[in-house]
Amino acid sequence: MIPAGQMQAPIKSAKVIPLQRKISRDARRQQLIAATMRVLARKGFAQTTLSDVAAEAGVSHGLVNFHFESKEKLLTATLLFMADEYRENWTAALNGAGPHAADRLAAMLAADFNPDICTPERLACWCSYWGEVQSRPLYQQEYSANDTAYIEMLEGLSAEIIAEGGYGLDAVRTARVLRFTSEGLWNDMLSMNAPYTREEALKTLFALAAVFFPRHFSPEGPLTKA
Amino acid sequence: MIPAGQMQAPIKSAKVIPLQRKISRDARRQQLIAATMRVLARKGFAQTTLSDVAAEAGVSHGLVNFHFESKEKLLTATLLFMADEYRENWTAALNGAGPHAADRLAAMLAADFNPDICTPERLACWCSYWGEVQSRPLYQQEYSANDTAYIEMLEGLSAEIIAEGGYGLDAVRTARVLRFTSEGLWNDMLSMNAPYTREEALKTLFALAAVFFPRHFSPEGPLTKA
Amino acid sequence: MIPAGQMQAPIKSAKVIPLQRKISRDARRQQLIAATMRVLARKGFAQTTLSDVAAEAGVSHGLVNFHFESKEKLLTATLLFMADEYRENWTAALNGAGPHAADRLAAMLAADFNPDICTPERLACWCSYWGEVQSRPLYQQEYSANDTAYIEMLEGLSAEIIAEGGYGLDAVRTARVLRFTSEGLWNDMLSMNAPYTREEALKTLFALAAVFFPRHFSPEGPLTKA
Amino acid sequence: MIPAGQMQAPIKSAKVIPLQRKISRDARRQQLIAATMRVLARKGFAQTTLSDVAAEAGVSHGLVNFHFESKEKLLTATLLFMADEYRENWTAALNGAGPHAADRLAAMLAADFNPDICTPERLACWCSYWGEVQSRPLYQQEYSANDTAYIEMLEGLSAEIIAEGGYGLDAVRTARVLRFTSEGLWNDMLSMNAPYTREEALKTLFALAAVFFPRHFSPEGPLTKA
DNA sequence: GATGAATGAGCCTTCATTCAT
DNA sequence: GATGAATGAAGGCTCATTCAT
Repeated sequence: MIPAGQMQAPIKSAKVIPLQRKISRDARRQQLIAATMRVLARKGFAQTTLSDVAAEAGVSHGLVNFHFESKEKLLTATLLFMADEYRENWTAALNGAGPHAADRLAAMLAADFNPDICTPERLACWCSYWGEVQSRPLYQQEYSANDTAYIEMLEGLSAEIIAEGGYGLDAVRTARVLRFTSEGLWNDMLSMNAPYTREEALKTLFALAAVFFPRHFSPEGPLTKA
Repeated sequence: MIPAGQMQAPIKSAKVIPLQRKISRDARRQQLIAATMRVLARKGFAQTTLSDVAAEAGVSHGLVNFHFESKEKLLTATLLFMADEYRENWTAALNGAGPHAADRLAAMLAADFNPDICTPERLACWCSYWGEVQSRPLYQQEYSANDTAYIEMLEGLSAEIIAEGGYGLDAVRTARVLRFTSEGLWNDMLSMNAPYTREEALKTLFALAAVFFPRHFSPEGPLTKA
Repeated sequence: MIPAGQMQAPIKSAKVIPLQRKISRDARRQQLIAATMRVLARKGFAQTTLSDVAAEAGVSHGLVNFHFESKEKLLTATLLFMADEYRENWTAALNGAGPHAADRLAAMLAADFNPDICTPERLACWCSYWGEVQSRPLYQQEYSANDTAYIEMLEGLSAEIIAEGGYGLDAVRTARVLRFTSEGLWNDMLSMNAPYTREEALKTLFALAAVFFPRHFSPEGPLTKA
Repeated sequence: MIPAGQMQAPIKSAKVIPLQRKISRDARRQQLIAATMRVLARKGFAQTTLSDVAAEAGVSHGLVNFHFESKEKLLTATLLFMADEYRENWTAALNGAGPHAADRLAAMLAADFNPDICTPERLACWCSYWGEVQSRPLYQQEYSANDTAYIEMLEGLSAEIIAEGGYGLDAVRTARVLRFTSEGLWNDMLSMNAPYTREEALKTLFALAAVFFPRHFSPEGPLTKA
């Protein structure tokens, strides 16, 4: 309530370091978010302190609060950033894919294993938030908003392919399994006990698609029609 | 489950009444573990304190440390308990199943959705540990040990069925997808945005099995041979 | 939000001091309130920290929060204590006085200069709260509640004496001036530039009463009727 | 009062517009002092920060320190300003009064309730310093210097009137009561529980003077001799 | 066994001050 | 002159742990 100490404060601290200043406001925020991600990945949610983040970013303790006001807001901003990045990644992949539903689905599935996104750090960072989502409504919102768009797209493409191929599957359940498998592969890649490569992960995913949609997918990827 | 200990809670400092206060050592530990699970489910890992647990169990602050020495050990013991419970659950299901591989696989898959195990509290509790696993070797061990046996059993049964049916699938990848789907269904059931019933979850899982093993499974369950 | 540090805490602190424990809860609170008063008197409101209070009381930092939850509540409790003490002081004086209005008024006026209450520490402590009252509704309440009873009693006795003596004064304004003079004397006694004794203060007050009520008071005190 | 500086505030980093930004040194200081008084009145001493003052003045954070070097000096300068203003107010009132002691005393008493000085903001601002005076020698000096001249003048005029009227009163004590009453009226006007007008306040004061000096004062004011 | 007062390390946060621009 | 990013000291508070009773 009353930060009394500020009033006396005659202690002069010998400043030596001629630190470079004046990074742009946004660049600084970005730098701090990046540092936060690294620390979260390394130490987990419950063990991450503002001092860790400041040290990781190479700035003073107080600067973090100067730019984010509170730890809570820093963590929320970081989650927001990751969610945006994730969404933009699969959206961009979709936009770059051909017109066929199978190609678009393949692009979406492969996007999750894009080397830029699918790094150990990102995986660990997502994971660190995971346990807190349930007890933090704000985080849950972020997750939900993200998921909803992704799920709907997955269901839509699945429905299209099912119709095309006359596969007689339930699109919602099929999309679910595809999503779970993608998620599960991420988790496996993170955990030490089942270390396999991104290539193997993607192959597992396409092999599943090939079981669902044998005339549209092989374990190697989509079977684009001539 | 452990109702006895709970009942003494409301009596405050009854110094005259010679209240029975000596619950057996194990019962007390069990009571504290149960309280820990409830608190973890409600508040998440980072927000759970020993005071919360003590209050939830209706005992004094110091008693928790008396029985578990440290917070860390309490949390580890709780994880151990849940892991044991989980393992015993699917092991028991397997033992109660018939001799056919498909029946045994079905029993294993269904075990995850046993109402005793698949409660919102258990789901949330598992989830709360999840984010910490990466940065805590001890937790990781627990998880791994648990998973390894489960995965191996799943792969073995899958291989058996694949051989029986001549499905030409990769048993490891198939088992993976089954496992991911089971995990994913749990997560979905926990998160608010896609609330479906255990029955629907199990149906999704069997529908997947039916796609993999069409001559052994239907979306309703295993096709036991006459 | 997340006190992360508690989780690791393997640092063992060599405990040496065999501090006497288990003072009763109320005694401890009282001890801390007394320490707070001393610190407030010495350092003023804005400069008082919980560490100061803890050091003054000879206990650890955390104990203050253990008993009062927050600094705010400690300060409020301290104000409450002083207000109660003040009220009880003049109430007791009234109860010990004779039946005549003049005697009762004299007792009330003298009560403010009771050596137990009118100490430099008490004066300085009241003063330290004074500047904060305006911006803290809670404090204002305490002050108001206290003042209202005091003012009403003063007005009532004044009215009685005015009626008795046929002085033709306004009771409300007369009571006001008596109250302001008492307050002003306190302040003067506190400030260094006009240090006079309690006796001189009280004499000033009775001299004023003698001007208002010449047939009831002399500068030495009330003129009790034979 | 100093509206010019306020007007440039909303313009953010207008790098092209050659805005007039150089207010004179003194005007800037005055502007900051005025802002400080407003903030002190609103938030109290312990809660006033340099950021608050800067925001209130519509200037940047750093400018405050540029002009005052430290928070301490700003607060001291503000107190100095208020003390000067107060002294000049009653001095001017004295100078404007007639030659009779009673008129001069009346002018002095009325000066405290001059609408320019006796504003809620000024009252609250004085009050906010009050609690800190005891623990800050510098503030005490300011207060003392101010009071001494005021008190001496009050005592001198009282003595003169007492001699004129043969009232047989002690001039020092009489002056004290007049001063306390003036102070008390200010405090009452500030506190919410006894909200009366300046007119009523002044009437209370004159009524007191009429009791002390019945041949020189009526409750309406001084009885100037023909 | 059980209680709860007591300790103290470490956290988040505030904020006076400095200084590059 | 003026800005506002940056620093770091200090404060309030939390809470795991200890221990007298």
